[in-house]
Amino acid sequence: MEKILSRTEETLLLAVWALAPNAYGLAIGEHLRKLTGKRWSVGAIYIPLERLEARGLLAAHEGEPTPQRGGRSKRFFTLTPQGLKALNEARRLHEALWAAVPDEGGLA
Amino acid sequence: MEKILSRTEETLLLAVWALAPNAYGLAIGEHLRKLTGKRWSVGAIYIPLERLEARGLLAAHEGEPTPQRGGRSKRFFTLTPQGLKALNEARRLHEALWAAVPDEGGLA
DNA sequence: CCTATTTGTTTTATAAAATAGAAAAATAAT
DNA sequence: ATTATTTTTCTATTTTATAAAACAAATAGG
Repeated sequence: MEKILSRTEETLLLAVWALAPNAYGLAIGEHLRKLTGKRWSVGAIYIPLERLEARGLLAAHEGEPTPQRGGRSKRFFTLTPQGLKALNEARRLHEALWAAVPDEGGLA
Repeated sequence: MEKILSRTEETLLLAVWALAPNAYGLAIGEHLRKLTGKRWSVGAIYIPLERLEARGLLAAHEGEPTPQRGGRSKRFFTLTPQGLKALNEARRLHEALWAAVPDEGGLA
C-alpha cells in the first residue's frame, strides 16, 4: 500500500504544478500565502519539498542567474509522473471519503 | 486565521459524519480500513479523536452497554457545528488548490 | 460463581513530520 | 571591495503519527 500524502505534501505538489515551470521555494510560499491566507515559513516549505524530492514525487534542477539585483540561484521543482499519480490517488481518496457521508447537501 | 485541518483530522471528521450516530473508535477504524485500504492503528484513531474533541470539533458521550458478548461501554462521537464548519473550510481550500492547476484534464 | 473470551478504550514509548526562525550562500549593483 | 537582495540550508522546537501493550467491562459457559 502506498503512503497517503499528508495535506502539506499534497498542497506543495499542487503548488508546484500550478506554478509550472517556475516553481521554486519562495514563489511557492507566496502562492500558498495567497491561496490559503496564512503565512508559510521557509521551513514549512523547503523541508517537505526536499522530502518529496527524495521520495521521487518531485524533481529539481538549478536555475540560471537572472539579471535581477541579487539572489542566489533558484532551485526549480517539477512534478514527476509518480507525483502526479500520488496526487490522483489523494484526490480519489478524498472523494471517496466525502461520498461516504450521507447528506452532503447539508453543507453549502 | 483558523488552523487548517490535517488530513487525518479531516478523515476522522468525515468518518464520524458518515457513521452518525454510531461513530465510536473501533467502528471508525473499521470504516476507514475499508475506505482507505490500509490498517489504522488504535493510536492513529483515538489520539486525534481526543484532540478534535478538545478543540470542539467533535462532541462525545458514553454509550449504554449493549446485549452483545463483551465490550466496555462505547464512546460515541458526533460532529459539532464547528466541526462541520472546519470540514467545509477544508473542502473549499482543497478545491481552490486544485482549481489553481492549469490543466486538470490531464489526470483521469 | 468464576474464569476465559470478547469488545473496547487508555496509556506509554518511539518515530516522523511540521513549523519557525536564524544563519549561510550566492549574486549583482554600487 | 562593499553592500543590498534574494534564495536556500541549517538548527531547534513542537506537534502528529504509529505501534503495541495495558487496562476495563461485559457475558457466555462450565
